[in-house]
Amino acid sequence: MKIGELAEATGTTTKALRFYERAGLLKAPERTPAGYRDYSADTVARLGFIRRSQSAGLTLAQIREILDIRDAGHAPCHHVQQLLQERLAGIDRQIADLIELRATVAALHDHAATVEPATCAPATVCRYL
Amino acid sequence: MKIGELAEATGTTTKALRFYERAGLLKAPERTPAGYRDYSADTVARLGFIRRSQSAGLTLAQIREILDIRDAGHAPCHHVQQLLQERLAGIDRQIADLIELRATVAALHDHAATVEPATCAPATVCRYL
DNA sequence: CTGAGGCTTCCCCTATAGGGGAAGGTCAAG
DNA sequence: CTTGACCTTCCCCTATAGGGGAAGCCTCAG
Repeated sequence: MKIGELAEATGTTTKALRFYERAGLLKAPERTPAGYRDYSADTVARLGFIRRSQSAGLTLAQIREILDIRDAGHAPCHHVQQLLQERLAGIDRQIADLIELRATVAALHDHAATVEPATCAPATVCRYL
Repeated sequence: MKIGELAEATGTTTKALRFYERAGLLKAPERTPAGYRDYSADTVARLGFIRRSQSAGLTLAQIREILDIRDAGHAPCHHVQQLLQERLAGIDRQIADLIELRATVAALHDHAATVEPATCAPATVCRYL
């Protein structure tokens, strides 16, 4: 299957597929005599895996790690579980940070609402930021 | 005051200061006969404003908007309040997205924990991602 | 006078995940 | 035979907020 067909079958683009190859997520496929990439059918499943991993918020680098383990003939279960755990911790950290930031911004916003326009002189340092 | 002194006084770097100038956050300062930047003392306050705005999660582009309004001789209060409100909405969106993602990843992780290692054969499509 | 810093401009580099487009080869249909 | 659609490689570009370093002046202390 040619690159355009694979792109259509997996809902991605030829650009992305070549990029995945360069990034080591897809092995270099066979070539037709004309030099066209000729993908095997199971590449569709591999791309499905990549896509699902991306929706879980894993980076291409992390997905590549998993695929490398699998391609080396090992079961990546343990590694995947560890990555997911790290990802969970990262998400929790991000949420906590955002909640804190939200409180800060909300306080600034509420304070801004109480500022008398008259006291908010132009060309001075802003009173509430 | 020279650029290195200003950087030290505001806890930033000369690189950042030149970058702010190019980005329109700082006006081009006077120059000494030798061509050195010669900042006025109130630039310290301006950088304090920039720094506080950054902690509130505003981008340099947004901070620049505020400063432009102020430099034009208008009070930026209204604009600032609007920006803060948009920022709040953005934060809320990010938090909601992260909570959803967290649930997805947690489900994957829990599922992974229940997978029998034996059924997780290498070189097959991963069973839980 | 000379060396150490500090200053100037200029250009490239970082990470992320590709997108845009040029120049040229290939293939199937009309 | 040619045209259009597809393929190839190659290089630059996106946004963010600067960082690294080179080559060349300036200035101050010893």
